[in-house]
Amino acid sequence: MPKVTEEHRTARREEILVAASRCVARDGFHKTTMADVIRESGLSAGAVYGYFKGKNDIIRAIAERSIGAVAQLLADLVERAEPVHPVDAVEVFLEQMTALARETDGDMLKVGVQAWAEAVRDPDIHALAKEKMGAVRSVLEKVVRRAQRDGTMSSAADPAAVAQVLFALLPGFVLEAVILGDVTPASYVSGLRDLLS
Amino acid sequence: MPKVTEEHRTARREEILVAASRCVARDGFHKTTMADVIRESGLSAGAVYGYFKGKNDIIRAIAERSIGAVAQLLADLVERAEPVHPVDAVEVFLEQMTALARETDGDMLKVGVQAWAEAVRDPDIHALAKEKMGAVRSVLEKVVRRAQRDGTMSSAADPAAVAQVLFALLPGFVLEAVILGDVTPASYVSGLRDLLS
Amino acid sequence: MPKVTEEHRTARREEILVAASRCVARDGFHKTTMADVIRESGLSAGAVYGYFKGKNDIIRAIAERSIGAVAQLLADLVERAEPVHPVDAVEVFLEQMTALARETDGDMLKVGVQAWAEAVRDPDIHALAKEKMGAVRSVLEKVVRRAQRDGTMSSAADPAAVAQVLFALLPGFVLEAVILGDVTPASYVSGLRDLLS
Amino acid sequence: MPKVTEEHRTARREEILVAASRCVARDGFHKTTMADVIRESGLSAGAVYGYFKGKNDIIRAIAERSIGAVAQLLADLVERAEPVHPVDAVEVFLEQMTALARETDGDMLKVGVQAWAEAVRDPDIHALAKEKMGAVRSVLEKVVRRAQRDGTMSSAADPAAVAQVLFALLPGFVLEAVILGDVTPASYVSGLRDLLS
DNA sequence: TATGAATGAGCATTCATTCAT
DNA sequence: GATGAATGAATGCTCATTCAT
Repeated sequence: MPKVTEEHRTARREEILVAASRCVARDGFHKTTMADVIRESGLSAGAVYGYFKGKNDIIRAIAERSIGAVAQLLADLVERAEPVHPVDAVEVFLEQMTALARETDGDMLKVGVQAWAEAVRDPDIHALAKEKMGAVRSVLEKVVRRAQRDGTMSSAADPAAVAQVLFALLPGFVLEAVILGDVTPASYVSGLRDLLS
Repeated sequence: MPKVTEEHRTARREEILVAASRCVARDGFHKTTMADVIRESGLSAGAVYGYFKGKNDIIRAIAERSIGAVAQLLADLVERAEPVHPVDAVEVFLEQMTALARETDGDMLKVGVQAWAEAVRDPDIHALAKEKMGAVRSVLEKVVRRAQRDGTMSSAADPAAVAQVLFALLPGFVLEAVILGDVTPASYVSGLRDLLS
Repeated sequence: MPKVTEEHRTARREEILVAASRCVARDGFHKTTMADVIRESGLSAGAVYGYFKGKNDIIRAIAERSIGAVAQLLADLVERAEPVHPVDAVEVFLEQMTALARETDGDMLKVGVQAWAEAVRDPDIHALAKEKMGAVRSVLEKVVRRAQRDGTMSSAADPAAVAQVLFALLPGFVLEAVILGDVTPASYVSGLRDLLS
Repeated sequence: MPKVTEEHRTARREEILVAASRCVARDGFHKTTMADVIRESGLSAGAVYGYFKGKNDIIRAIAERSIGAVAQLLADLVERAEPVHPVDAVEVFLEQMTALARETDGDMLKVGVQAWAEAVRDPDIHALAKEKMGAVRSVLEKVVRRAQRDGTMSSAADPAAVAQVLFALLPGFVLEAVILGDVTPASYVSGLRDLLS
């Protein structure tokens, strides 16, 4: 098979990452073997290694996808609308994230938790996570500042500190969803509103 | 063997777990090898296997310690005092957890994140985590109900939903502390208070 | 396909062998991969396999070229002139071999050593090497006999035994040149003459 | 099995090297697989890796043994006696080397040729070979100087150049023995004497 | 005809666990 | 009991070769 388009190549990489993500959601990064990824992707060993330098490369790419997806989601969110209140931002975000999770049978959230664990021990992934999470948090900080200008939040509040809490609500939700399994954006946001009232 | 031996046995198990936890904080559960644990504990392979059935047994025990520590902390907390408001409960809790983390050079938090990841893929650890986290959350729910009785919280609030949010603040803090590294109980609680005001 | 194609085919084979020889000089036969040969030759995998049945075929061809070059050299040598003494034959030969080596950046000698190693373990190459080296040695034996007839060597000498020694001087020189790097035909032949005097 | 003596460890390493040398004599360094070495040594994979860091470590050790053995042989030789003439030194040396080869079913010579090939492509082994061969050659140079003092060799000869030739006789003999198979120290030395007379 | 992506058997190496001493 | 050398299945990865386009 001669000359394959760049698009085809990207599509194949994506296929492999999706297959590998299924494995990671099920078994975690280090209990997923390359044989698992190969089987799940339906390709041969050599083919997979033609698209990725090795297992670490795949782990890196999945962690990036997983952590980056959330950042992308929030960035889009902020572009689109002008939420009245930071809590609304959290709400819309949770709904989007939940929708994204449903598309992947909940795998995305599970992979996310694995990515956090990897970020704790792998310096490169730690740097990546720090950057992406920092970006999300600074977006939330901007939302807070805007709300203060709008008068929907007290101007006495420290935007950075509030953003720390707002940000924490996101991984907190994910963990609760994945481990306890009984949280929904609706219940969660309603609890948040109750708490704030 | 007399009872001294039993105490000795427990102490040795603890030593091994502490050594293994250092490894896990550094490398994660599955990149930590038994050779690492053996080296770090200063014992022989045979000795370690005399105290634990195998690597899984050690992983189980560390995950349990890590997740259980938090539950224990909150249980103690509730026994001792009658916080005026759920946010105070969160505050006291974060301080205690931070103190505990400091004692272990921050390892406890890192191991905690690894334990979450393990809870996602190992049914036994998942069950354990579900139980412990559920217990913590139901304690928070009781705190909410108490606050409602005290009149410090609106009785219109759904205690279960509020507890979901309060609980989420804990792992959210841990993750932010471990990855972003710039949160303290003080900044975090002040942000929370700002948000609620 | 017309005859031009046949010449073209031979030229292409030659190109591939030259490229592969560079690889072999650098990495040896078995650390040279087909990917190396393909890259170095600038052709595609399919093209290379159009000219050679496989890697073994290329190894065979290179070993043959390498061992055969020496044989060819000596054959030419004997045709041309009537050396006064076997030592002169050795001298002229070393000079020619050195010149040939220079043309290929010293690769030819390095490939030669690899070919010896291959002749030790591969029966086909062993047979080839035995034949070629045997031919060279028998040429040297003829040179000795001629010298005896000329009176420049004692007729008491055993031509076969003397040829063994004369022949040994050739690979001995190559090895010294490749490993120790400080021998020249001039120094070597002068040493030989000193020894004989 | 606790505590094993250093001698036992050395003996095991030696066993593995002997087994691996048999493989290398048969298949060369890079066609010898670790599975071959493991099978031939009768140990398990883990055991072999307990004595050597990896395949490269084994290759290194075998190459060193093989090249060093010759150096050792000559060093012993020079200590013992005062040969009348450099040719006698070569003779005694060849006999010793042949005896050593016989002890290993001819493997030692074959491994030697493989080691030369490795010295051409591996910088570490090249350095090792250069050192050992240089040592042997300088011993031969001393023998020449001694012969000049004794009057058995012309003082006009350049000892370094003569040593180059004397040294070359050794690998030359080995290659002829291994490839052509019809040389003996006796025939070879008789040819040398004929040539010199 | 030429291409180069795909194949998959084979390789070096690791590591949880055992058990003879 | 304590030791640590030995085990061997499992793992990540390579590479000679093929064949659809």
